[in-house]
Amino acid sequence: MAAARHPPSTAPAGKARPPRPGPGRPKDPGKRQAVFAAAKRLFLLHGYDGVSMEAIAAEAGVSKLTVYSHFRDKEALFGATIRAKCEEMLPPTLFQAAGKGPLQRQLTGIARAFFALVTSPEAIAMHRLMSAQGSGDGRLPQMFWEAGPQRLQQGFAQYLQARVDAGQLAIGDVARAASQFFCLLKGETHARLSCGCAVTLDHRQIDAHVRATVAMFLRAYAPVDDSRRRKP
Amino acid sequence: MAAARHPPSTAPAGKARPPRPGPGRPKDPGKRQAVFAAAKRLFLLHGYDGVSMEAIAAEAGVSKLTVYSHFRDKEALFGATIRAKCEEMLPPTLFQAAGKGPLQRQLTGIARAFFALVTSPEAIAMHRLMSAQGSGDGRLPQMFWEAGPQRLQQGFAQYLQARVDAGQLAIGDVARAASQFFCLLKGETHARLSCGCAVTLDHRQIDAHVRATVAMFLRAYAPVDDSRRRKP
DNA sequence: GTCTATATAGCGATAGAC
DNA sequence: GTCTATCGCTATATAGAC
Repeated sequence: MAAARHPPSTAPAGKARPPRPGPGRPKDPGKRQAVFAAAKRLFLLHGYDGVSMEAIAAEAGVSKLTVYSHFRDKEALFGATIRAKCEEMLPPTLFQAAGKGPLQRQLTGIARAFFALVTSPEAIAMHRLMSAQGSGDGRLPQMFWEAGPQRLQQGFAQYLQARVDAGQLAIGDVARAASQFFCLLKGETHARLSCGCAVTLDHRQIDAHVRATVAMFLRAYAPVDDSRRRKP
Repeated sequence: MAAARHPPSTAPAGKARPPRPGPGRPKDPGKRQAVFAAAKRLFLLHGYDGVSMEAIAAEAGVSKLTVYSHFRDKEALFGATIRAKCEEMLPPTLFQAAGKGPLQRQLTGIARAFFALVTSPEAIAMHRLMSAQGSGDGRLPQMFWEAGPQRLQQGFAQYLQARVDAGQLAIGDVARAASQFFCLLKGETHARLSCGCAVTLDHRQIDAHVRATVAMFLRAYAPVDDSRRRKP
């Protein structure tokens, strides 16, 4: 609503930029990256309409024309920003180290990490940014989804398939089960955060949510053989 | 930012009600409602920044000043629009007629209705609109959440509690179970739609999703007595 | 190649005429 | 009470100087 006022924030540590021209003359120095970093931060903070090219230039410490020299227009800069964010936000592999210990502990560890990831301010800002960009072109949201959530989900589906093959889980549709697990885990918290509702969870509440999610998943997909053997 | 000084949303019964609806000399004819309807449609379509007051006036068939005579400014009109949408979008009672038949059928019927509701273009537009409005004041998202999703969820929690009391379900935390059911049901489809990804589901896929959700829920929360009696 | 200054346009909100 | 015309402001994008 109100114009985004962001005075030069106090971040002197990250500005290791002495007047060293170096390879500056012939082409583009690191200014392009400065513009890029500024665009990432500001777009995630205030949305597409909430930030002006002048603000990006000021944040990057360059002039407006420099921004326009590196990126054709505002939309191009935005698209490049989103693509870069998609690639840098995804952790290398979340399910690699999770091959030992009891199954419940493995799932709990994965769930904890995933919940922390999707409820992080950065992820929420990203999600809201995609939601905000109305059905403009429609290619950017698809790209975001495939690079972010879908990739995570496929990785988890592979992990689940391995547990199924090992006889630790009884799942008919592994992809659906992975989707269910993630949707349960994001849960109400993610939905509220996406809408802009302030929600604060302490560690106890997060733990209860994670444990309830894993418990429901295991109750639904644990092999039935155990219960049969214990009954008679 | 501040709340509307005069709550004009719903027609007050005791307020000035001109019995002569002629060419509206004394006060406002139905033009206010025309502005309101135009605002609802355009805001849901293009978002807050995407629609101008002039566009709303043109859509309503009135002039800009008429809009300003009925609503103090753009934010007031937006807030009133959101509040009205919240009230009109919620169905009267979704779980009233669901008291007969097998439990699985009841849950399936509820799930089908709820899924159709939350994946409707109107609901998705509403969701995206709330997501788009950055952490401006933060009171509007909360109001939306309480009037929309939370109310639905509480109604479903009451329904679940009745089934628990009847011995048809074994649920420790009913509110959590309701939240889980809804999150499972919204599922990947709602998440993708919220991000702007185009996703098309035919009736077979919707049916499969609904049945999988109900099945998982029942596997997790069905009383164990039934399985004992039916298994051997 | 980069910065200062500017053109152009659109939006929100208002002053006066019918 | 409602419409036409307008002010003030901001943002995108560009033209010329170092």
